[in-house]
Amino acid sequence: MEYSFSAIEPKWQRYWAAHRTFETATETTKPPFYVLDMFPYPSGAGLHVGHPLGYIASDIYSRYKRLRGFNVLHPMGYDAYGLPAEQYAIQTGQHPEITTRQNIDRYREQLDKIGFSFDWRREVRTSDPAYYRWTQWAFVRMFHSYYCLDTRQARPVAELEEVFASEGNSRIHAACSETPVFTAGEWAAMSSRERQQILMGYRIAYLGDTMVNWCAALGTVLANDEVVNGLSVRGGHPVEQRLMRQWCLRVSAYAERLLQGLDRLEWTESLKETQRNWIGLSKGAEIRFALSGAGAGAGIVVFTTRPDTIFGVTFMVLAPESDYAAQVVTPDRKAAAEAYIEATKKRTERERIADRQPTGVFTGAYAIHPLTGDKIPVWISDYVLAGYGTGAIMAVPAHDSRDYAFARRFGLPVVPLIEGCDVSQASFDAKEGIMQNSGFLDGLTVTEAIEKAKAYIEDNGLGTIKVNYRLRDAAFSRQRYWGEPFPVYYDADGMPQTLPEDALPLALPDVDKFLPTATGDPPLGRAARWAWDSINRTVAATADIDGKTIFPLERNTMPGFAGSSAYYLRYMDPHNPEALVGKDANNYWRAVDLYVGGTEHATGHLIYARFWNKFLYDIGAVCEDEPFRKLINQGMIQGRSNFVYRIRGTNTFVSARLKDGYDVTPLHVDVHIVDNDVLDLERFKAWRPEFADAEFILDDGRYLCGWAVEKMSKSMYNVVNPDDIVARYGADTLRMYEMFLGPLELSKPWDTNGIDGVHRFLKKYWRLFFSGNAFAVADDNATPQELKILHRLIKKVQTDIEHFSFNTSVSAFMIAVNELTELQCRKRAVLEPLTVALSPFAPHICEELWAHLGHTQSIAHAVFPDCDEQYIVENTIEYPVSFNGKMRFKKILPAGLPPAHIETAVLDDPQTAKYLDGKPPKKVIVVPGKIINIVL
RNA sequence: GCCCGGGUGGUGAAAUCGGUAGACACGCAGGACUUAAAAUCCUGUGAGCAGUGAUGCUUGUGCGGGUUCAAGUCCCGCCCCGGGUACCA
Repeated sequence: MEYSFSAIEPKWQRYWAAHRTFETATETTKPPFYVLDMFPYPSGAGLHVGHPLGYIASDIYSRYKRLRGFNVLHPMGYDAYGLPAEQYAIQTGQHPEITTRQNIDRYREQLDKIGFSFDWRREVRTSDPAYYRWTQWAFVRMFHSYYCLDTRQARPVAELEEVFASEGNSRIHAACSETPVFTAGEWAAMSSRERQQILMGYRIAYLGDTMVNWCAALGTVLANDEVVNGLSVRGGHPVEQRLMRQWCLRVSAYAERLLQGLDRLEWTESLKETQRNWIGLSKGAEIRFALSGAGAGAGIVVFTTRPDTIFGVTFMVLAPESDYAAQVVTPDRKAAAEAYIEATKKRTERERIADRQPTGVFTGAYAIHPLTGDKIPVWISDYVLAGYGTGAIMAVPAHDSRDYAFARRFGLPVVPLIEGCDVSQASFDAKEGIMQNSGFLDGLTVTEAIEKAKAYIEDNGLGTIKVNYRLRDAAFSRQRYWGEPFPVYYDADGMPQTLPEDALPLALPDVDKFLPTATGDPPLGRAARWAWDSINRTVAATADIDGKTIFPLERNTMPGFAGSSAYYLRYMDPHNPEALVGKDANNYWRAVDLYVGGTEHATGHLIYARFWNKFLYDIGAVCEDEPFRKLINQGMIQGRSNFVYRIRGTNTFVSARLKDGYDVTPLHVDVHIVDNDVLDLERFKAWRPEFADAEFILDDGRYLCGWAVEKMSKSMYNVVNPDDIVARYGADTLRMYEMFLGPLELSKPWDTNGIDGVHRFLKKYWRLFFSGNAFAVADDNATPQELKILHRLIKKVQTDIEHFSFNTSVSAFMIAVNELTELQCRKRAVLEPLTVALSPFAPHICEELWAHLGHTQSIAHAVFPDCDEQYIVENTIEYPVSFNGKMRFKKILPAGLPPAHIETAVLDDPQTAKYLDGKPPKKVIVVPGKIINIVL
């Protein structure tokens, strides 16, 4: 009987669905294990072979854990809000919801063909009101929370109001925007609007005038992780800095916890490092510089990580956007300074980065050096950022390359502070050497000087020790249609108010067009009477406001990361109408045990989700502080493009190895008409009308194509779709081949060339069960040799899966099946455990054979076989022999045997003889589990 | 610039603790079966040299040093590739 994957695979996929094989219940006596994939954005292009790589790995792991007795939660869903569906809607008028649903259906169809063990009953879609209700809910809670720096957690804003009323804000220690100090009396005297404005500065979800990344081409604001090199990640459009009133999340308040939490996670070092860089802890000091001739209050506070270099300060620099800039400029310099500030505003971030030539303008003001009393000129330059530190720096040109460039450009003095350093060509930035020209720091090393300078600054009231984080608050408004609406309206004072939680979800309204309004409002501005009646009724009922008043709703929508920041919690309890996740379900599953996904989310999703989760933890909504215990990054699968070489000006194509002799133009050719880099000439001629008369210069009778590794994309004709592979080889082959390609975390080009080997393996494995056409598995006892093959395999596969080393497991299966084929081993005692061990990798074929073996239940309910070490014991008598001739210290005896003493080793090997200095060893001790040890 | 990874045959890659480098697979070459093809199976396959041959010798994990009886693996100094990050003071 032939191995017919096309009959077997749909059959078992239907069986799993019909028998609810992979539906997971919460209440059970088994230990829980939560395996999660990063859910996909359902794009119109469908899945290509790269997408399922991580899903296959997590599926193998899930199925394995299930066989080892765990209750496994392995869900899947869709990150359904996103820009492409909206842009498609703008072009075609088709509602993004329709596009999204179609794409999801297509994804589902493709995923189902691969035979995943997802519990689809738990599916989550971020655009589903039943789900985004909880996204809106979290936002409402963030709005009503502030971050207390004493208890290091989010607390209700209501608590703040009480404190303000009783004692003002002077003793409040919170993460907040710049806020004036006020007393209880002053608070009482404030209008409701003024109070709301004060409170806004404390909220975790707050409306703030902040510098945002404005992308004119997309017509929206972008978060920092959505901008790379001054261009938008989506579409590559230029992005400029703009001051806008936007919803923001106070992610920066959590910087310290986000940093410290990393230590407890089983993530790759490189991913943790990426997050550490992004959070960007720097330890230093804030130092106050008084202004020459100005009033007592005036002064400039700078942040520096190098307080040891304070004696080398020869000027100061302010960021153009900084508040200092306007305050400090002297009247005679006002025009020049304003011109400069205007000019920098016009430049995009990209232009600023591209132009390394420093620019700047003198303010006319002088600061007083706090130690020497010298007058130091104060400049404005855009190399200083308003958003980091204090927006002002003390410039030490001798020991900072940026200050150095600026000093050289504007002829400012450079004072070297380290003995023997040469600053004639460049600054000396390294933190090494002995201090000089530095008063009380002279003679110290740089490291010592940093500490001493910090202590001096604190002791003498010149400033404070300070840690700074690079991590900034997240811009949370998008001027888009296809996203979660904010559950916010603006009251009679024009201040934002949240809808009551029981009024959620606030549904996304229909609009006539998906574009901004004529007045520049976001698309939601088109929803003329969007839900206003019902909303205002709710507001009236709860806030005792005249029901006829129309309050405007917030017209921005939330960004993509909003919906993906808590979806892993919803899977635990997907249909709960009372809570994002119920207490019981949350206490049972707790957190994601294994999260599989790409590194591209390191500074976006994986920061936001951790932030979001920590917030939910603070308000008692979830029981774990960190959402993802272990994280594996799968590599990207790139495309492998093929090229043909057309001789310029002709319709003649020359084979790759001969192309150097001609003047050729390489052209992408569809990888589907190329087999092992050999072009199918007839199909090539049929591919494009202009190639119908193509002529070829062949190499040894064949046309060899060139190849290159590129992104998988339509325009390169290198997209390989999993459906094609499944149709040709079956899902089991696809699954095993993707694992066989190499280590999971490595990026690699898709190359169909090797897939035959894996397919051959499955056929061989199938044939082990059959003699001719008859199923022929005997109940005879297995021989020691057969058991050795089996148990070695089990041990290998077990350790490999635990280490996510699936590629070597596939090899191990191949070796075992080859050996068993050689032995003609058709025994239940061997094939049954082998089938269970293989089932996570190739579930369909294993189910089929499992049924042939007489089982009536799915193999998913079987138990993964244990390795019995006794069958893989090496024969100890061979040891002295192996020692004779060649050195083999690394013969390891299995554990559980007594130590063996071998006194008769013959040492012919010259290298060993040298080591032993010509003398024979007194004895050779072989300790189980250890390397052979020689005693002289 | 800084911070992480990584560099092994024609190709994808193994080598879990410093112990026979290249498992397994692709490709290629030769062969069996077949009218033929597909499918399947067998043999060979890092490089170089010697030999009719079994085989033997030399060399070999980016480069240069070092430690060790023994180095792909450890140490020092380079080169190259990939990723992250960046006027972050």
